[in-house]
Amino acid sequence: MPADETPKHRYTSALANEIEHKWQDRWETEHVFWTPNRSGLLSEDPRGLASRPHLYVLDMFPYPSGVGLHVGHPLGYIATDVYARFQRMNQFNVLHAMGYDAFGLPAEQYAVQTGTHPRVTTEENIATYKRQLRALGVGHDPRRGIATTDVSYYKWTQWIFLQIYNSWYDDEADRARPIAQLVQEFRAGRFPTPDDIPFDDLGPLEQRELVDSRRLAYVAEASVNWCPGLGTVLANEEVTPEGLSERGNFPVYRRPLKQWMLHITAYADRLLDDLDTLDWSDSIKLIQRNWIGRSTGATVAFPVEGHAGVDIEVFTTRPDTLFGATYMVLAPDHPLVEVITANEWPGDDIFVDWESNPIDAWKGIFGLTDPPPEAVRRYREFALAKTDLERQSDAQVKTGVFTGAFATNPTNGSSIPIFVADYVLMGYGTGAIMAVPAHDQRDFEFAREFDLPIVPVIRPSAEWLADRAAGPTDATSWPEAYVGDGVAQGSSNGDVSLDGLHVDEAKQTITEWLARTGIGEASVTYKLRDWLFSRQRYWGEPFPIVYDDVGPVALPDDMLPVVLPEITDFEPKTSDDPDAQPEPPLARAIDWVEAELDLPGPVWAGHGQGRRAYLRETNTMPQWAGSCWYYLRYLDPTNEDEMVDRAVEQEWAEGTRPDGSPNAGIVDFYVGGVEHAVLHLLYARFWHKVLYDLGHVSTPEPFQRLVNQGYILAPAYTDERGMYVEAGEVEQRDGVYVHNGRSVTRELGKMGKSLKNSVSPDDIYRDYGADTFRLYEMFMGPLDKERPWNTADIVGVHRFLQRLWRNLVDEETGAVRVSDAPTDDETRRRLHRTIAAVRNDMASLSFNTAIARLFELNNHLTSVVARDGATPREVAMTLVLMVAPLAPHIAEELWERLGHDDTLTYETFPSADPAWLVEETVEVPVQINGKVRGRIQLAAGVDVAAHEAAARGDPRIAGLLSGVTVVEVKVVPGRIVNFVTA
RNA sequence: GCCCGAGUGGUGGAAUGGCAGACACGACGGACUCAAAAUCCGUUGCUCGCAAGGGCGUGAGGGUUCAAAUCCCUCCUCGGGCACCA
Repeated sequence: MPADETPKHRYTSALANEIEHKWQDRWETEHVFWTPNRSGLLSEDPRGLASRPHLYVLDMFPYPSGVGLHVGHPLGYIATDVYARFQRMNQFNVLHAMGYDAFGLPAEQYAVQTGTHPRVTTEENIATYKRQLRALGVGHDPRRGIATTDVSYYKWTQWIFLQIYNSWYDDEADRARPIAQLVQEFRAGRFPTPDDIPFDDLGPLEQRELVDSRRLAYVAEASVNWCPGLGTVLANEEVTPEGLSERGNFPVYRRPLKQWMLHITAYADRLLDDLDTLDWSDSIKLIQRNWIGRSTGATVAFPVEGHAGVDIEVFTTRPDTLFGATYMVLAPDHPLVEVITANEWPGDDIFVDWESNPIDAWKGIFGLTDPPPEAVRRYREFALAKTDLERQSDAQVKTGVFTGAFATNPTNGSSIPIFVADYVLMGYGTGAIMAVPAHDQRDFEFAREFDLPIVPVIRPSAEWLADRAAGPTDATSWPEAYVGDGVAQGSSNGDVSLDGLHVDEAKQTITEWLARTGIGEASVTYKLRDWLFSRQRYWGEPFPIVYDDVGPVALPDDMLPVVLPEITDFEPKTSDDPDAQPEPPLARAIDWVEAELDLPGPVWAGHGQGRRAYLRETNTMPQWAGSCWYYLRYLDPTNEDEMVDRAVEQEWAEGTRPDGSPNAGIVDFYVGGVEHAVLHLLYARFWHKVLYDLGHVSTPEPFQRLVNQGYILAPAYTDERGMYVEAGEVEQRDGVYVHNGRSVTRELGKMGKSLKNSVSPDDIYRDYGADTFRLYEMFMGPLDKERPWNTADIVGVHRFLQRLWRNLVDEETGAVRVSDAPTDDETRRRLHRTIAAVRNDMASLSFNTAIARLFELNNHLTSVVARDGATPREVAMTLVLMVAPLAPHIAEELWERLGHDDTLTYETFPSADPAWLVEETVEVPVQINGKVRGRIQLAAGVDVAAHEAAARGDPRIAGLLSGVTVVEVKVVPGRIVNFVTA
């Protein structure tokens, strides 16, 4: 369009950009979004906000990755900003800030790619993000935006690690307690000591081992996820179901390695139970519940024949089927395998009562000549070499090998063979099972494969048996295991009988018997594993840990921070060799690693050895460490003496849930991606609970209300090789999509680098302005639903802002177009209906419908302006205030032009006058047999009889009802009249 | 395989037992213009009909109800989580 024909004061992208820069500058220089604390370092409070009720609105902070933001990222940031601005106008003191999760793989990988030190790239990337977020107009308190890589921040990350390290979990009190109190408990004799020697009489080494064994952070040799492609070990949560690293899709291998672990499993029950106190979606609670994977059952000890005192302990959820256990299985890496494996195969006399002799099948898959130790060794080698992926794809066929050993079923004394098989995992339960093939499908398949007896001890339902033409006691005819409910049978010995009991009663009875006899006890098992907490990467928080010749020693608080040394060779040692050894880059910083320190007592902490040489821990903490507590640091970001001032923490912790009960979480409203369901959201809850137990925070949970924003999807295109092509270069011709002259296939995918379908917000700011961009993202659909990006749709919301502007400002002169004439009743009624609806929608995060209501009002206003030449001042001001949270720059500009000096940030959001919400007349649809046949106009509030009379009085309805018998008339006043005819 | 969630015009979506399709995009028509853009006004679920008006319609089938996109059952498709978890 030729610029000279555009009215001078039209709301174009140029004007939008001018307005936006002006207000972004003013917000910054006037400290508009500085949120005061009631006390402490950030208590400067010129606007008197600190006395207001507090509201903490939080986004999951981003990894500043190099390529900058795409339009999918700000969705949540806009939503929280709209909500925060709305609640500021509802007289809340709102805390809203944005920091950077800058340690970890993404930042480091980008640094490696570009050959630049990660500190440099991280700083550049943060600057880019800050610029892009500022251009978005978000109202963050800039003083509170920490980066996890700031030394002043990670000093406290290290401090929290020490808090965890210097704690133990008191199962009786069901909370973590300081390690010094553990020593008191040892002295008081609460826990056993080696040979019952009093704690103080133990040697320093024994004291230390005893204490270290109960710490919440510990070093252990465990089967861990080793990812040579990344050169580091990973937590279970960072490995995909396919056995690949979540970052980079490299293969992951299970390897026994000595690593730092955090004892998150101590919190399994609380992490599970406290979900009930949180306002999170059911789906994300379910993901966490499944991940924690609580199972209740019993542990049972099976004595191994010929090995006095050796029991195999199993966990089962079905103790009611104990009498049906006909064999046992140990995981290939179970420590007892070597102990119990026989030297020779048993003689045939074992099988005299069997229909056939299955011993050859039991000797494994590598031939019949190996004696048991060799057969078992070869099978273990075979099984442990499998990747998770192979193990899963092989899951259909059960494999295993007999150990030559037998155990005794403690219920009935029968002798049952012990196998090694890879369908039993060392990492779950006790790593050993009792196998009940009649009532467990996996055991059933294994038993079929190895000709093992199948003994039904639960009577299947008649229907189940009939469907399978099977008998209740002869399981040889069954096509599958019976896993349903039923009545126990064949389950009695001289001491206890389950026969005739239903499954639930049988479980209870046998569990009591197990406890009474000391054979077993009720038990709970979790899928959740302890958190593997060390990484062999450079770009992370150093551990505040050194080693003496015995093991790890924690540094005292006053030696923090342990600053990450500057090294030039920061690249991780990566390879594709699964047997490569992890090599932490920090090990190359020899001068840093070797430290001479004087660590004052106590002895049980490994201290008190005088000045001597130590070696620093060269692993670093994982990505998630810094994100576990950043929301606490936002509260008091400049405090050099404490993680957070207690009084400040407490002022933000106040608040109640909608039902009046106190908040369980300190953050009132948290928005972020669902991909963190079992990563950040679980880890942060764990750390918070430790801090809560130790008295450092006053709420048991971090995040009260959580919303997972939906992904923004965008068309992505693949060529004939299936490779993604740059979406911005694809053209549509005659209904087909073409890239460089070749036709490509269109799909819809999550916006991002890998699908080459990113759209940069910078382009949208330039072409439409940030207000249009914000409005578009909020108008696309409900916050928690995924939605496709469509640049063409943006003009709709841009036109709205243009019309809004035109209704209030003369496009030719730039003068405000408001009148002081009274507002007509129709407009005022619409205005108050809009206020009521918008208020409601904003509070419930239905920003898309709130915007639709504003469209409607503005469209009406357009006709008012066409008629009267101006907008009534009352309507103009109210509309501007309602638009303000969504499109704050244009609202500020209009507010100023309407004669106000100060920002509208702290103005009061409009409230509807109930008097103007009452309709004088209502239109009520009239149905005959549920089909709408007419409409009647009624005075508001008239009774049922008046509805029916008016409906019968309608000529069209009267005509349709003549000669018809009406059997019933349903009237919902103001809503519907329905005539039911014979 | 198990467990969640979702399926509504050409498109994004609205309506959570009471008028299906608010609002927006697109499309079509009109006004303005030499013309185009921009802007403004109107039409727009499908279908039969000149019209008045009728029929159909919320993934499919069934059910509950005076009344169902909404509640219940079965199935299909898509998305997500878990997956030999004892």
